[in-house]
Amino acid sequence: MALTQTAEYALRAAAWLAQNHGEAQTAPQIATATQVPTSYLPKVLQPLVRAGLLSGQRGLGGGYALIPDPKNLTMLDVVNAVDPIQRIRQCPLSLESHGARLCPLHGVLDQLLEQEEKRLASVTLQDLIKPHKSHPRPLCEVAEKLRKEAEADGQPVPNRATVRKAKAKVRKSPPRKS
Amino acid sequence: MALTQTAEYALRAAAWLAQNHGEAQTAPQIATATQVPTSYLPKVLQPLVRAGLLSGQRGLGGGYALIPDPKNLTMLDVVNAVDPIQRIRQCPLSLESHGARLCPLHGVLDQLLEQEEKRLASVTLQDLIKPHKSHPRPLCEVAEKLRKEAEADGQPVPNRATVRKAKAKVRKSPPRKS
DNA sequence: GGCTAAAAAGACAAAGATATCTTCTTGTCG
DNA sequence: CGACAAGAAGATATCTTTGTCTTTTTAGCC
Repeated sequence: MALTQTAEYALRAAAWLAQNHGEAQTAPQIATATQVPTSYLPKVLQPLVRAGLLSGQRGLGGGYALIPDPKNLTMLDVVNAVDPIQRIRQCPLSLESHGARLCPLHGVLDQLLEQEEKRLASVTLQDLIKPHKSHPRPLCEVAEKLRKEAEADGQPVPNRATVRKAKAKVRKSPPRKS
Repeated sequence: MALTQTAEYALRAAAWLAQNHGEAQTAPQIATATQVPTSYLPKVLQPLVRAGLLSGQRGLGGGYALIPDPKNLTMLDVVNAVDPIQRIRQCPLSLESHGARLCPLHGVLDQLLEQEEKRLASVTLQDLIKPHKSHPRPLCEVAEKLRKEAEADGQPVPNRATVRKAKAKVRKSPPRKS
């Protein structure tokens, strides 16, 4: 796998928050929409908060919100916050490589990391949520579906003003184990 | 990390065997040269044997040897044998994605895998061991140094004809733990 | 046939990633 | 101030990867 599970969770959550830019979303809301384990999500988002990409507001009406403009936030920023890409700087076999030269094998491996870095840096969150002609849906259709259900379930675009009236329903049936 | 530890070990061993193409190398020899844990190496090489990339010859004078010509063997072949690259075929969030379309996020993630695949497929083991003008050493210098030491230690280019006379010395001092 | 050298196979241990749960802290409201 | 809703933090559980060790099988040699 190119990225860790945690990094993918972080990207999903970040994309979701970018779609709802400005509105604070609670952990259960994000977890439901992005299909990330509810109890694991805070662990995933914590590094993003520390990196200044998200605000984590406690208390009633709190939640997570994206801080930068999605246009200026790249996938690489998100990935590096949770799970930094470690370039290969010297050959793992030689403790004292003369100069910065890598052997051919590790040269290629490092090039893989480099091109991964470049690609991730070239895609902004805006790119991820902008509907494309051949990719008509912002995140994945299930996320959309769940959002629709959540809305129909009594939360017409939850914002901090209306959250406290409806959140009792969010505590729903216990999670099905896999 | 782009590749797993096991995949890197496999690549090191494969590169080493490509350098000594034709000669069977025992697990301890390969492990020493490539700095792979001796007791773990058989686990790494086993899938390569099953995939037909290596021969694993038992008994006196046995060892591992590369089967294909290094010119025709790519890094991708080695990686796929131990740790196949799993392309993203459908969005992990949607159990039933209509068509093969991925959402933008997983589209990008799959592109990462694709470019990794392509790059790995474009480099042969021959490329790895061919001395390049800016990368003067075949594998890593430590590997070379260790080989020199091993030779001075009583094994002038071990091949299956001479192994049995000198192997008593191979059982040397216990490994230093990291 | 018996000895020895090597890989193969499997049991097991350690470490890290992933996931859950409980408790603590912080903020909003009444 | 007190109740409650949220994130923060830490302890713990589970699973996968990595690594070690022992036993078995196979092959060559005497």
